[in-house]
This record gives sequence, structure tokens and C-alpha cells, in this order.
Amino acid sequence: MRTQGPAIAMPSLQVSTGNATASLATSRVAPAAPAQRLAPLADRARHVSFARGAAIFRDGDAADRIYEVRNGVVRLSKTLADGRRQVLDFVEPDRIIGLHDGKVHGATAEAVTPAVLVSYPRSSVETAMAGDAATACRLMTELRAAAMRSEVRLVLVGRKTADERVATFLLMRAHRDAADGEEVSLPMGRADIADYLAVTIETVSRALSKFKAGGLIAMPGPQSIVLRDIERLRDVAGL
Amino acid sequence: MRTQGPAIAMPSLQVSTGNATASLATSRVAPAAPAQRLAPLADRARHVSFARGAAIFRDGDAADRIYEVRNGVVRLSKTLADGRRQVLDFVEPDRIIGLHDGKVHGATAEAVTPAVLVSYPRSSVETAMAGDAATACRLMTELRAAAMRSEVRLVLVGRKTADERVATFLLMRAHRDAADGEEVSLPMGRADIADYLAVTIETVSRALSKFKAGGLIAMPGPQSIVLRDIERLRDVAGL
DNA sequence: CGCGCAGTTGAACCTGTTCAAGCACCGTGG
DNA sequence: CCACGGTGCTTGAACAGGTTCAACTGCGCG
Repeated sequence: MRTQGPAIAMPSLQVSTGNATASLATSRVAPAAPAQRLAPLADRARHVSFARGAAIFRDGDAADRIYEVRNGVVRLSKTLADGRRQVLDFVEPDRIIGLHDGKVHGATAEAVTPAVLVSYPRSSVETAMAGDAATACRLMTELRAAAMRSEVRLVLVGRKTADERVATFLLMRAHRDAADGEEVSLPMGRADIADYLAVTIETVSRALSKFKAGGLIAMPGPQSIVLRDIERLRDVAGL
Repeated sequence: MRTQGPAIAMPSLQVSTGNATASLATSRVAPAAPAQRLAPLADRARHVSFARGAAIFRDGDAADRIYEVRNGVVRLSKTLADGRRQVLDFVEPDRIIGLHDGKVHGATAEAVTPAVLVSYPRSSVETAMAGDAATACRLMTELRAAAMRSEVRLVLVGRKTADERVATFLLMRAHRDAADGEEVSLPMGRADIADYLAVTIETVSRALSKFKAGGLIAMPGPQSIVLRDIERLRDVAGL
């Protein structure tokens, strides 16, 4: 079941300009945002697919379109001149990217897994803001959620230790009401996790090994983690 | 001169429920956001003053009102259970706080200097979103700007060295087109700066001393910094 | 005058980085 | 089928940037 948007009912009209109708395992994370489609903008929508690693847009590109993730995982990041990179977010289906930006994108968006997105011309945002209250509300909610996530991550990156960060990351990837034994998938590589948490690959690896040694988690494979002791994991995460 | 809001003209009606009509030195920073008042909401506005250090709202409080800063500097922060604190933002006049939050505030807002704010009931936001396109646009812009700032700060805190952070901070507090000799005021204490940059007080102090020794800045007083060599400061900041 | 707070400076320590090597998995090609 | 090379992950050991703890300074204010 999907949480409906706040207070305002959406027409049940579905976008029909494509066939990629999300049905994947990774959609488990962060379903806080409403799952409505941007139906009223359907006529100007365009479906696009990206291979693993492909760029959807880059920092500095003209921001003439916004994108709704339908399938796969997208990575938002910023890179400094000397190559230091900060991953801002991993975006999963039903979320929108490119909304913050004005004329120019302020971050790079790349597909972490093969991904399908729907893009809308940026102008349609303004149109919606003026005339379509429901969509305006949806966009507003999206922005608010993004802002809140950024703030949480600022605390994570600014004030938590490496172990706390990794533990927090695992819990973020788990269900809200995760129970012991739950399996968490990590579709992104260690480098992505490291740049998300603002530590090095080695530190991530060491933390995971430590958790494994302590019996907090099990690792069937590098991309898959089983939460063995969520209680203690929460403890380590400082939550 | 103040930058007008995006595309849509505002009625020139001014809020008259108070007498604190912003005229201060600290308004130099970040005038990127539009400076329109939330005029259409005037009838439900309420002016409030806060002493230095006073809390406007706290993390976890019911978020029944939003606030527009009129005068002074407000600090937004989150604190972990064990006391570690992350300052999320310093908010100066013409910006709005409390907008991200849903039913409950996700951060604490406190006055860094004596401050005057105008508060509006949260419900008026929904009202505006539905009926008042101009105000909706204003709020949207505010949220977008906040999201972008968060992302920039995430890179700052996640991927920059202590010296880079402090240098960046000084430049952020300066005019966009600052020239050598420009004076920057630091109304907040070292502890606030430290928690904003996610370092310790000592590190901030050392960086400033280093910059002073190198002739990049001068310090007439602890709260006031003169930028002596902006070029090199930019260099240190990595910009 | 003396207390108290904010900021600065110094020195030891520690967490996470850096550099370097080793390992496991996997698709390719012989 | 297995050798091969590549990539991504893990592990180890030395290093370093920033923290921590502690002392000192300077200034405002009772």
C-alpha cells in the first residue's frame, strides 16, 4: 500500500506514455514521499532508460527537464575540482530529481543500476505551480522531504563517527520496522557508500567487517547484508 | 536594492502589524532568496522578539507556525543525544524557517543575536499553496534555496579540510563580489562556527590564526574579520 | 579589583586516511 | 575446462589531520 499525498486527492489518471511500471526490490527504502505520478503533466512526459553508470545529467548542465525515477537507483553527487566527491543521495523509484535546480543543475545524476526515468520539461513545473494545486503540493512535499533528508545527512556526516555512519546507513536501507534477519541490498558499490558517508572505501569495509565479526550482521555477498542484531546495530548507530 | 521574486509580481502591500522593519548590517549575506514579504498572509501574522540565545522552537516541538526572520540572526541546529551538535544554518532577514517540517519541527531554532521574527500559522501555508500562486512560488523558491544550500554544505562538511571549511565560511559571509579590505562580521561565537563547519572550536581558532599570520585576513576583534587577500583565501577554500 | 566567559595556544593522543598488498569473484579466451 | 586478467572488496601498517585535554590570555562587567 502506498501512502496517499497530503490532504489533496489526485485524479487516478495514469501516465500511459511508457511501459516501465516499477516493480522492483529496491523500492523498499524511504517511502515517506507520496507515490503519486505527475499525471497532469503526462502529455509532456518522456521515458528514458539509462545503463549502469550512465549520466542522466551533470553538474552545470542546463536544467531544462526534471526527472521522476521509475525504476532502478540513481546517484546524486557533487565533485570538487580535485576529484573529491560527495554523494548527496541515492534516489529510488517515485522520487523526483532536478527539482532544486534553477537554470543549471547543481549536481550530477547517474544510474547506479540500470534505470528508467520519466522526464518533464522544467516549464511544466511552473505551469503546475500556477494552476495545478495537487501537483504543486506534490512537488512541495518532494522538496520538503529532500530538505529534511539533507539535514539529517548533515548531522550524519558532520557529527557521527565512521562506525555510526555505516551502521546508520544500513538501518536507513532497511525497512522502517525491520526485524532481525532482514536482508538489506546494497546495489551501489563501496566507493559510492564511502562517498555518501564521507569516509574512504577502506573505512566502510572495516566497519562492515567489524559488524560481521561482532555478529551484528552477516554478509552472504558484498551487495547483500543480513541484519542479525538490529538492537545493537541501532546502538552503534546512536539511534 | 533587493532582487525581486521570480517572474511573478507581488502586491506592494506591506505587513503593518509591527514596527520592526529590518535595517541592519547582517543582511549582507546570501540575498539569493527573494525579499518579498508574505503579504497575503498578513492578517494572520504575529511579530515576536527573542533575546540572544532564546529558542524560537525546538527539535520535536509541534510545528504549528512558520517564521520569517525580520531582524537579527537565527541559528538552526540539531543535537544528538550525547550533546554533539550540528548547526544546519545561520538564517538572516528575509528568509523563512520552519517550512520543511511536517507536524513536528526537525531542528532547533535559536536567536544568535537579538532577533525579530514574524510568524504565520502553518495552515496559512496550505491555504496559500492552494489559492495564492505568488506566495506558493515564494515558498517554493525558499525551499529550493534551502535544499541547494544543504547540498553545498554537505560537500563542505563531508569533503573539505578544516582550513578549506573556515576559508569557505569567511567567503560565504562576505559579499558576492567582495574586494580586498572588506570587513566581515561574525555575530555568532566560535562554538557556533565550529558546529556549523563540523570541527572543534580550537580548529576554527587555529585556522583563523593561521590566515592572520599568512596575511590573508586581519582581526580587529574576534567578531570582525577583514579580508586582506581574497584571492589567496579563495585558493585556500578551494574555489 | 577580581571573577567569568570567550578565544587562543600548546602538546599528546586517536580516529580515519593513505599506501600497499592480498584475495575472491567473474567473464573472456585459449 | 581452466588459465588469465580485471575489478571490487578486504586487510594490514604507517601516517596525519583534527581532537582532546589543559593552560593561558584578554576583555567586559559586577
